[in-house]
Amino acid sequence: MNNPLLRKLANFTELSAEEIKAVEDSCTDVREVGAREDVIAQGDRTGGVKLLLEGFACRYKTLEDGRRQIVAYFVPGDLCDLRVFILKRMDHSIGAIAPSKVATLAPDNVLKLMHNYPALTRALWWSTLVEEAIAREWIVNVGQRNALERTAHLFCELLYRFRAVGLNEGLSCTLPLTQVELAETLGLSSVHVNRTLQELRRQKLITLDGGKLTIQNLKALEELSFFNPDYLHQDYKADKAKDVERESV
Amino acid sequence: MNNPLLRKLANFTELSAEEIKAVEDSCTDVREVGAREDVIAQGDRTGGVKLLLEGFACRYKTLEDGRRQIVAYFVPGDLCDLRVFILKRMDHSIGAIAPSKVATLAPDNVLKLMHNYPALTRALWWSTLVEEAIAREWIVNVGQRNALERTAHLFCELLYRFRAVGLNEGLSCTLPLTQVELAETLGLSSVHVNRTLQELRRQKLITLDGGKLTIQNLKALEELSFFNPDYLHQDYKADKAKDVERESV
DNA sequence: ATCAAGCATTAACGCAGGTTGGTGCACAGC
DNA sequence: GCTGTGCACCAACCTGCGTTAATGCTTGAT
Repeated sequence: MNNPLLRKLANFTELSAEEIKAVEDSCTDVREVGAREDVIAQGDRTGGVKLLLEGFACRYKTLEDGRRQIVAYFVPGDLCDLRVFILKRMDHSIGAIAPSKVATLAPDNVLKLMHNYPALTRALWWSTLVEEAIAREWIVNVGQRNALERTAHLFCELLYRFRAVGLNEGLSCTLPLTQVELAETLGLSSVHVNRTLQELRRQKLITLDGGKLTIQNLKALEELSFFNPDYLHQDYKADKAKDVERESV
Repeated sequence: MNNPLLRKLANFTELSAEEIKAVEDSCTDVREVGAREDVIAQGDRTGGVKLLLEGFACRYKTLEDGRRQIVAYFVPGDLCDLRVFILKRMDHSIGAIAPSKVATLAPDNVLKLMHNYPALTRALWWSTLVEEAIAREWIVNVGQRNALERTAHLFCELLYRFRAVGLNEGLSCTLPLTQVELAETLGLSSVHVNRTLQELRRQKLITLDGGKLTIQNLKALEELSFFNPDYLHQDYKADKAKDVERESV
């Protein structure tokens, strides 16, 4: 099973061979997107549903005066909203951060999938619920946590999410973010992100260099940031893997 | 049509008499909830879908050290997540702010509705997409806007949302929030919310007293806060009403 | 080899907003 | 009538983070 969406859904439920094939067959229209290139821009008419197959991407909104806020990250396997085609226009943009591969699923195909495969539909719904839960946790993050907690919390989340699609290497993962992008994610200035990263490094909690994040002490990072993974709702099969990881630290 | 959910959905599409009846028939299990009382608590097993019929409520998350962040408001007509029953446990709480009436829709009823009435299903999907868009805008709000902009933006949003269910009186609406709750919503201290409200009053932009918000100058409030109502996706029928309102200011 | 662009880093300074610790008012309970 | 409680409001002080402006490193284009 090569498709990261299927790897992700497998955390929620077993899928039949037929369902797996149905998903794979839907991912035919694949496009390469360069780093820092938009996949969809704010104001565009909504088209099909996008699925990130490889790379790293984000949702972002831009204010009239130029301020930019990244409101979500996409890791491989993430769908950009199963039902966007209901709306007329995008109220935000989606952009690649690293060079990426994006599949576009036609609305009709999505509806057909959801009509024919109830178990698959439930799994897809689960993934959108998780996305929403992540958005809510980001509100908490920016609203309540200080710079250090905020940054730490984001790194914890990203590790868990990469792990859910098998894209971690132990406590490391590929994270091709600039400090400016981190700042736009965390609601901080890039200068302060720099200070904060240094503090996290000084405390031997993480390393972040050359697009690679390594968490040196996951437990401490989680405690520092009041990280509680419940909101990721990965507790179907991943729990065991997590415990194993943690013991090995 | 007495049901605020139906009033809200009417902004998106015309519903047939049969669909209207189907929704009304689903709202039988109605419960009164007192002010500051939880409807569902974090960690609870998920039950049916909740629909706010009257009052005012919120979603919130609490950190281990007691900090609380309100991550969404519910105005009458809002459903608390159509598909929660997919998940095992709530990762956040839902609490009434004012005395409220809440209907509980059994999962089976929801599925039946969505199976039998495609147009209604689209309308319900639309409403959940709007909820997600609001969550994203809240991330932008806490991440990028300063206290004054942030508070102004929230008030603009609330007016638009109350208006969509006919619960405004011109540019006024009932808003039974304490300054502490506003602070927990906006990621500010209650002291600073107080300062900010005074500044908004001084600039003759709003009044807020005795649980009633009045916007004295909507255009100025929108410009101050970079408010762009696109994300509410009300542009199906409400646009005209909005323009009329605005001219009458 | 040179130059420009993008990025991480640093230092100096300033301010928006937090914190602490009040006062006073309205209202409910006794 | 008291008393307690919740809330708006206020003042003094402090700090986390933003702003500005620079430096140097790396990479890629010419």
